[in-house]
Amino acid sequence: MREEDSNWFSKWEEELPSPEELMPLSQSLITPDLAIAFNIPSPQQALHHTPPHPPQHPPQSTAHSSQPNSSAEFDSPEGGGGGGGTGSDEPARTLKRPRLVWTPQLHKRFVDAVAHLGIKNAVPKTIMQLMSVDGLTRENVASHLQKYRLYLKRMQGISNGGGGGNNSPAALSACGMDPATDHLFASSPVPAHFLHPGRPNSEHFLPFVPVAAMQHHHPMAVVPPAGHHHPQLQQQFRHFGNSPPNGQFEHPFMRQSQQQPQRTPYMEDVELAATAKNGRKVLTLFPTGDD
DNA sequence: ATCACAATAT
DNA sequence: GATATTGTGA
Repeated sequence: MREEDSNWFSKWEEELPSPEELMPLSQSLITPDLAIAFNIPSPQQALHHTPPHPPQHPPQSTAHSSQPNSSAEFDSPEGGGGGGGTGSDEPARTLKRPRLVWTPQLHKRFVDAVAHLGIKNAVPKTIMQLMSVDGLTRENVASHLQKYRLYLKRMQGISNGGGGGNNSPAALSACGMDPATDHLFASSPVPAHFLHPGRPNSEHFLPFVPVAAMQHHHPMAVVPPAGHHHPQLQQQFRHFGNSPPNGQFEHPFMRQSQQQPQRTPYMEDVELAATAKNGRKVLTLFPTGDD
């Protein structure tokens, strides 16, 4: 099996998209524990924060210029206040994180990660690591991945139906791709059609995509309108039409220290908004760059 | 231990 | 309705 290793290695080098494509993959999310502990208020909507006991000073402004490194030392949110029944300053472990909101941007990062990993290596853990989104858990990715796969299956099911009889239950119910069933997924261009991993044989059209005249390929995330603080861009695109099916490829990837929960060390200008909805808090992440 | 998938819960 | 959680089997 050693030989195979060298094999994929050479391929790996050649097929690598470019450092720039991989580099910008780094996003930071406020440590959810911190978010909860501080009950981050939205800059626009002052939600009433009704914690059992607000022991900390109320957060005045957004958690800016903060360095919530991987270490968060806060007593558990539960409890009875003060006492710490657990007896130790165990970092919020069994904390209930707010629901993660998959914004189109976040989903895009997800798709990018999956695309670059290849279907074979696109497993929750790896995806999560590649995404480098602080606070993102394996469960988050797994759940999303599960849904995303269903979406892909539907897409493949209908585009392939040529054979005359579509007996697949998926194909039957997938006859319409306009329903709002997949508005999120449709908002993100599927790079290379993630085909099945066990079929490296597909004569497809050129993987060439006529690059539009407008394409900014800067490795550095450009800060959009520096000065305007109106981060509320929870827009819903009604964009249909997918990229044409392209060839498929896969890249084995390097391995990272598995024992080190290495989260992104850098903290970018990330806007975080917590919205209280019927007691349901959601975490929204706003990336500082738009592709 | 991790993944995948279905079913169910919030 | 979108995510989270849980259960089961590989």
